[in-house]
Order: sequence, then C-alpha cells, then structure tokens
Amino acid sequence: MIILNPNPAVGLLLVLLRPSKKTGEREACLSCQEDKFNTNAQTSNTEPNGAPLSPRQADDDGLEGTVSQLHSANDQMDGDDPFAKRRKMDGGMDIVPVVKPIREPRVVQTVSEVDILDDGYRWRKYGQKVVRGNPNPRSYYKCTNAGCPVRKHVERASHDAKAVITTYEGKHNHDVPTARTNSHEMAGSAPLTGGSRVRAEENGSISLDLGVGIGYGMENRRNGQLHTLPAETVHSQVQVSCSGMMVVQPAAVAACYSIVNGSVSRFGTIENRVQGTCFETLLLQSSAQCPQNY
DNA sequence: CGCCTTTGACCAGCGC
DNA sequence: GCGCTGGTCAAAGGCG
Repeated sequence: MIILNPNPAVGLLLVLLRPSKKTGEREACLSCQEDKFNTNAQTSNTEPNGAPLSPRQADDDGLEGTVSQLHSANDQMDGDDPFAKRRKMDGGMDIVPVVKPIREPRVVQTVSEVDILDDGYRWRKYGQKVVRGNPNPRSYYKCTNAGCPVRKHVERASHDAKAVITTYEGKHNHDVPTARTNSHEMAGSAPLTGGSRVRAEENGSISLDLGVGIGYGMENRRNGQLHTLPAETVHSQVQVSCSGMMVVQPAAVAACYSIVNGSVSRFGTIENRVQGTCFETLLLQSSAQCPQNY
C-alpha cells in the first residue's frame, strides 16, 4: 500500500494494494493510517534528492509490475474470492464471469470537500449503503462502459469527514472516455503527473487517475517516458505504516514502495525505475508501529 | 428521451 | 437456524 500526498492542497492519496477481503481488516488499515496521521511520526525513509514518485508509474509500471510478481499470492487469494459473495441469479445458478475480474481492490483515500473523484471514467451509481462503523453512507458505482466490470465504492472516513475513501475493483477493459481524456491531458501538465494524477478541479472535485484501467498503462507505454516532478519540489517522507500502508508526504517522493508479504519493497527509486527492475526489501515491523487497540 | 441518482428490497456470507 | 452485515438489483423519479 502506498499513501501519497502529492499535493497538500488536495489532500492525501492512499493506495492500498491487496487489502484483506474483510472490510474490517481494511478499516483497520485505515485506522492505522489515522494513527499515522495523528502522530505524524516514524518517518521511515527520506530521500531528499531522489526523483519524484510518479504515482501512475507506481500504479502501472511499479505496482502493476510488483503486483504481477505477487500474482502467485493473489492467485492464492482466489480461494478467498471477495467476489464470491455475489447475488445468486435466477435458478440458483451462480453467474460466474467467463474471465475472472481483476480483483485487486485498490483503496484510494483523498482529503477533499467533495467525494467525487474524477478519474476519467464514467460511473453510474447503483447503490448506497450505510456500513457499520461509519455513519457516512457508502456509495457504489459501476463503470458505465458496456461490459466493463470495474466497480468502485466511495465513502467518507468515519474519523475524518474530509477523508474520502474510494475503493476500486477490477480493471477497465476500455480506454478512458474521449471527453475525459482531454481533461487528463490537462492533468498531465500539473506539477504532479504520471501515476495517480490528483488535481483540484475548479469545482473542487478531485481528478484522479488510477492504474485500474488498461488505458493508463497503455498510455504510459505510448508516452514511453516517466513523469517527473520539478526537481525543486522533490523531497520525500515515506512513512511505513502497519498493514502494508505507505505514507508518502506531499512534496516529493523519491522512491516507490509496496508491501510484499509483510515486508516493504522499494520497487524503485526513479533511477532504478528507469534503469530497470531493482528491488530493495525492508522488513516491515508493523506490529511495533501499529497499536493493536483498534 | 437518455442517463443518472435515490432508495427499498433482496440475496449471500458469516458468526453465534 | 437466525440475525447481522455488506453488496446488488431494479423501480421510480429527476434532470438536462
């Protein structure tokens, strides 16, 4: 999991890789994050002069690449299929997609007055539910593109009304809608470009490109280059939280991390990301960092 | 008219 | 088996 805060004005972006299927566990992660935010302590890594993290890169080339290396673990998760809990269709038959959806739910948390994340895709709300432990209702969205299996749900964190938690499931099997793509081009000119592009919209909403769609990766590969931040903005505070969370403080990111089976994998500084795959694994002692009393 | 949101009902998984 | 909970469906209504 990576928590990015690319723009203090926008808020904090959190990417959770492979959260536990149990919602409660996911909430525990967020609680840990809350703890981290409150304490703002234990900056575990700082690379002042490193190149910035490109969240999109982290998501596509970085996380995707890393995740692909973790697919053996993900495959093992298929037994605990979070999609298993699906409504049984008529006749008592389970409608099972011919192709299993990509099920690496990604949790993105932003701090925003609005809970709309303009990620470039069109979404249709199909449900809203008040979930336990959070007075704020959770909204369920589907990608409106025909045949696209991607879903997301959006909720505000119980501990922070401004914290918007968006969970994406699946991968888009289509490109970003054209109209929205234009806005993405604008986003590309923002100081933070590349990976999860977060920007404050004029209307106050947040635009965010997540690596949940094939379009992102394709786009990256078309571009054929990394997105970087201006060097003067670069410095980073990478906080390793419990439960596989990374807190990357705003101004800069020098390295890309993921949590791999309880260890922190730095899957790239900008250098090694450019030069190729170079992984550096740190042992995560989450138990020492995350209080158990959540 | 098409698309979207709202909202109550329904269903399945899980724990007791 | 029962109740709780999360997730989804689908009808109804609103909006441009």
